[in-house]
Order: sequence, then C-alpha cells, then structure tokens
Amino acid sequence: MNNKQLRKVRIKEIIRDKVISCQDDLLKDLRDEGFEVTQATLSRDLKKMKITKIADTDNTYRYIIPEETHAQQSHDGHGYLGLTFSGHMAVIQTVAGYASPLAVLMDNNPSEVFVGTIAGRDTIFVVLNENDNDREKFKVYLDELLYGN
Amino acid sequence: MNNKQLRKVRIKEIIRDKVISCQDDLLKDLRDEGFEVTQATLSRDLKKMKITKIADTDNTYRYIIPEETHAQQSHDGHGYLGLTFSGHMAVIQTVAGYASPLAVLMDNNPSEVFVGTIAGRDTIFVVLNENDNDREKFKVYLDELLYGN
DNA sequence: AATAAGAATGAATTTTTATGCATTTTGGTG
DNA sequence: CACCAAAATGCATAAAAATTCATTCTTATT
Repeated sequence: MNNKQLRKVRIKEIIRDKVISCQDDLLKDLRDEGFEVTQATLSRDLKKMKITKIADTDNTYRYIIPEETHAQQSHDGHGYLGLTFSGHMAVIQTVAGYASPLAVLMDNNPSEVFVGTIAGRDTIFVVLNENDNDREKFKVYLDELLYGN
Repeated sequence: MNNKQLRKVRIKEIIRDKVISCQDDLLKDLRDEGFEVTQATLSRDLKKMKITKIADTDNTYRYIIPEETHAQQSHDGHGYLGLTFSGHMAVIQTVAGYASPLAVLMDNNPSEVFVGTIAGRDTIFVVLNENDNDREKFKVYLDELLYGN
C-alpha cells in the first residue's frame, strides 16, 4: 500500500467528513496529516476519483463524490454499498444480489490482507489475516479492486 | 418565460446531448442559437443548476448533471423522475408515492399554462391549456417549481 | 546491484471558472 | 409615465483548477 493509495483513501474520507471548498483547503488538511503533496497532484487525484465541486445550499462550493450524493443509495458496477469492521472481520454491504459476484472477484484477487470470504445475498463476511490485521490496508485493497489504480 | 429561463432549459438539453468540456464550448453553442451571454453568466447558471464537470472515461472532462448520472434513477426532494407530452397532456413520472404531493404543489402554484392535474401513485396527468398549448412553457414552469428560479 | 521503463510528482504556467463592481433591464407602484 | 427596487448581466479580474515539461521515485529484469 503505497502513499498514493493511502492518500486517495484519505481524500475520500476528508471530503465525506467536512466541507472542502477548493483544492487548497484539501491540500492544507492533507499536509496537516503529513501528506506532502501539491495542488497539481490533487487535481489529478480528484480527476481519477471523479470527485468534483458543486454549489452547496448556502451558495458556496463544496467538493463531493457524485455517486454518493443521492437519497437513494447508488452503487458502482459491483453493487458495493459500504464497509464496516469488527475485530478481525470486515463486513461488506452490497445491493441485493451483488454480494456473491463481488466475493468471487475478491477470491480471484487474493491478498495477504484477508484469508477468506463468505457471501450471502447482500452481505459479505471477510476474515482478515490475524497476523497482519490492517483495516487501512483492506480499505485500500477494496478500493483498488472496485475502482482500479 | 424570460430569456434566462429559456437559456437554462436549453443548457440542460445541450449538456445532456453532447460532450461539453468547458464553459466556452457551451458558450459557443448558445451563441449559435442566439443566446447572447458571456462566460460569467454561464458560470452563475451552472452553479444554480448544480451542473459540474467530471472526468469522462477518455480522461477528458465533460459537464454533467450529477443527479442524472446514476444507474438507479435518483430524484430530487420532489420525487420527480421525468416528463412526457402527448397532445395537450403532460405526463409526469415520479418515485412511487411522490405523485400526489407534487400534484398538490402544482395545484398550489397555478399557472395559465395548465388547467388541471390528477395524480396516481407514481404518475401525474396534467391537462394543458388548449389555447396556449406550450410545452416549453410548461417545462419552464415545472423547472421553476422544482428547482427554483 | 545496475539498468531501463513506467509511474508519480512538483514547479511553473496556462486554462478555466468564479466573482466584485458597475450598468442595464425588468416589474411593480403611485 | 416616472420612479424605485430587485434581478440579470457584462467587463475586468481574482481565484481555482488543469496541464506541460522536467525530474524523481518504483519496480521489474537481467
């Protein structure tokens, strides 16, 4: 898990959590956390992640992840909806019917970060590697799997 | 129906129909159609309409209407999904359950462009004024009602 | 370990977008 | 119709975002 991918995961989190109204805002936050980057890199990151800004209700701009801004949960091609952790388990929620295909995809792309998956209709249980129990690492893995790069 | 509203309706149509990668592209198209505006005005229009650009698959930018870019139909607070005309009738599709409230809203905001509404669960029939049967005008009316301005 | 190819990044710059301010247009009222 | 207030718009410019080009990391391979 390299720095770029960590940074991308973090960018998403920041943008979900707080109002970011320009790339410089984001830049400051990332720098505070030790990510040494420039606006140029952020521009490229955001482009790849399809993150963009849009007018907020108060007439200022804010960055959003368009896929996630809707009342009805939307999902990417994999039906992925959300991820939670508990102990050494990760629980993935999907659109009904999508759990198995996604679990298969994961099985076909093994990683030392998890040791196995089992899927229901809309939920996947993932057992993480107990030695190297790293949630960030799993997030990155999943992110790569779903969105590439 | 003033020029601004006509322009906004047209902007949406253009952005749905073709790849617009910057405001100047849009500006040219609008000018070709006789809308005399400047980039400054477009910036403001797009802000109000919550239209923004995002990376397309081919790594170029394109303007989109975020609400409309999803596999699962998303809807605004009114549940509005779509509009079709037939003769002097307009047919509005909504999310199930939203038809009545929207019809009520229309009834509470009467206009000479339509003479009555009747709502089912997810569909509204609207009878247009037969003298002044103007679909554009109705589109503008609905647009104003749903999105303001 | 040396080397080469590709990816990632930054500095500087260009391009694009947003906005402050002045002006014009639009609508309503007396 | 004259007048005012509010909305819309353009011009000029500031602010923000995207990109070019050069450089530095990574990674795979010998």
